[in-house]
Amino acid sequence: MPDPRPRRILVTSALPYANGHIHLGHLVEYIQTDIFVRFQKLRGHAVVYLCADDTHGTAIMIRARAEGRSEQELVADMRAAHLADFAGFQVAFDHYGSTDSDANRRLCGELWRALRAKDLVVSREVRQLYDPEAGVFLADRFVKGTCPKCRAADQYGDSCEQCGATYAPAELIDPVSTLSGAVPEVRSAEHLFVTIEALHGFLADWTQASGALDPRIANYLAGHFLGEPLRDWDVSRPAPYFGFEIPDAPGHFWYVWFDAPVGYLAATDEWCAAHGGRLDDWWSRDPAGRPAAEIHHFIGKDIVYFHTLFWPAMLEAAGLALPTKVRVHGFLTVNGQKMSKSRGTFILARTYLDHLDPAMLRYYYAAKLSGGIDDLDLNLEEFTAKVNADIVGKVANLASRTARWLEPTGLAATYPDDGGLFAAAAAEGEAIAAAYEAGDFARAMRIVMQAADRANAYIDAEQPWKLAKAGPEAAGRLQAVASVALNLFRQLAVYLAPVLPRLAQQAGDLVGGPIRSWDESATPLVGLPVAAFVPLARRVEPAAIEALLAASRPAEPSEPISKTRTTTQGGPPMTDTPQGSATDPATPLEAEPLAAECTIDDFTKVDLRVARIVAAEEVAEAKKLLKLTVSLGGDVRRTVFAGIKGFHDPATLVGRVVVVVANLAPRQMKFGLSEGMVVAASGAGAEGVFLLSPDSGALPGMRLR
RNA sequence: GGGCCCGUAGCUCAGUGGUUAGAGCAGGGGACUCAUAAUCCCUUGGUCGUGUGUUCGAAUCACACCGGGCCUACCA
Repeated sequence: MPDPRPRRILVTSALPYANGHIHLGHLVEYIQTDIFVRFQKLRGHAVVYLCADDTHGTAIMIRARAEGRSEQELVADMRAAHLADFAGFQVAFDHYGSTDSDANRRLCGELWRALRAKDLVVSREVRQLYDPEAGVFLADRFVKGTCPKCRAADQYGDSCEQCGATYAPAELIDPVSTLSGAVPEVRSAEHLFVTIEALHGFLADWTQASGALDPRIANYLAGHFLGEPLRDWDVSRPAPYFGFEIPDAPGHFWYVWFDAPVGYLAATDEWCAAHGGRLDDWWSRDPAGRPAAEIHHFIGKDIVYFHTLFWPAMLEAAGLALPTKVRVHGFLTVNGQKMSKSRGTFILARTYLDHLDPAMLRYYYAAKLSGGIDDLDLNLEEFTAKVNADIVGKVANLASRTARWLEPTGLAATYPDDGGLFAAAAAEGEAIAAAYEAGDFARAMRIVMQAADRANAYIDAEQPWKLAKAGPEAAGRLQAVASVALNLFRQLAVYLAPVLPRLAQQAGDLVGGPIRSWDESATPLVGLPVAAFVPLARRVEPAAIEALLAASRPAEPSEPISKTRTTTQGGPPMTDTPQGSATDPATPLEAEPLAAECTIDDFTKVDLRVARIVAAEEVAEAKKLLKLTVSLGGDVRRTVFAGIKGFHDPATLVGRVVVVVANLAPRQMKFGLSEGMVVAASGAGAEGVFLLSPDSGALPGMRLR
């Protein structure tokens, strides 16, 4: 049963900065939030999902200047790109605003007046480096110079990457502005500060006792900030600055981190203007402090203090509602490492969409998100295996293997005896819902996949394909079995609808119409027509992953290719029309199209060597593996497990000269560590695994190039 | 240097005091052929990082150590 009374829930994701495109790291947050929102809507609650572009600040100003156009033009372009990326991943905001909006300017003013009224604003001189040519004050990262500690050259203004020292930009030796190359000078300017220490008691109380924060976050704040007086928060920047000028302080602008969270309010205000209601319906609180609605902020762990100290302080000063929950997630790693452009793992949303189905990433993230602040690893091998097994093999397969039998007849008129399968999965609905509510999507996915396993086992036990061949007398039984299967499929589609909206829609198209409510998981459908089956999700092919990584690597400058081209001069004449080529079957190439283009540098990373097999033995327990020992010359030996059992006799392999990938990362296999890979050909058109051998005379250790 | 998190089967993880520690993937054997090399059944595999303690009883609690990660380092 759903919650008895609809809740009013306002949900936000952090505002993406207008200085860059959305990548897979960003998407952890937006997909996570979108799943939560779709879940709450499916449960019948009144939910508004808001976000906006974060547009202000020095970085935008500088970039616009460099591109020779206005900040507004830059921001508008990036907004269009962001919206397209989000739409591609089915992240469905109810409203997407901008911090550079009238509403935001007005609301910043209102919060500012509240801070002034409570006497929480003070003015102070700040000494900072200034670029006299560009005419701007310089943030630390816009200054470079020589480290005062270790004398390393070309270090940023805040810390040295060589020796790890931290210092003030003014301490740099020979500082240079990265904007103009000019020598910066120290100037002092007036800044405005919010004295949040005045709200120390409130913040200590709210962070520790309100239940809005994970205890780990609360503990972190208590240890790092609340144990001592809170420093004043610098909220203004002197002109020139791209942002809002502070009304009662001409020449001063609100710092980007002041107006960014106000963007949540502005987005709400704009949504209300379009859909009815008032800002107070969502952000006010009654005299007893009870908020008008729930407010859930989803953020990354890098911006915790803005959302748990400054933002609540601003809301408190303005008498607005405080966040119900601040849900913090970790960062994304790819294959266990930070996203890296050179490895091709710095993957933009757009690039992903060019190669793969967004539903697969949504599901993978859901299966990995458990509500904690730990980092989330996108392991591409696991990604491929998991989404193919779960979405294609288990869930979609339920419909794929049974729907066509119901196309002529539709669902059975009464729900057949299924041995309690549907009821069992229905009974798990509340446990799944509780997991979604807690942000433990991984648990929800586990429960759903167990139900999918039971459904597939049911089909195997009932053997509907035999009923289909058994003739008219088995038609009723066939309809019953298929009706059970399709109902179990649709039930799963309801549970998965927050994660896989497209699958849910396709399930509705197939049978029963659009899925509108969580309740639909509780009652099987009967007597309805079943549409012609269309495939629901395509498998992820490893080649597509490779292409994605290749497309994500920075374009290499097209350099010394000329060198390789000249090699043809001294070689044998090129056979422009190789004889007999027309007689080779096209099957292998058609079955496995060429991988994405790679550069010579990519190829060079793979170190192929000639090697001699010095030992080969059966691995008794293995189906496909032989254990080989190869010599790379001298006394360099490698153990390699090769998947060639059944195609090669170990005895005849010993002594053969082959080609191995010599710098492949060692792989722990069940029977031992494999330290390389023997190169062999295989493919469609012919059974077998064909080892490669060099011309005679090649010595172990020689490199292939 | 300080703080926090993690360490359970080859891999990813579930399990937070109570009977012989579980799942998925990978591996092995078999079945099936409806389905996108999908599915089903059976099966191999773990001194639960190490040690000491608390307890009738510890993967689970405490302490120490080892290993990995994240955040900080009197700037936010």
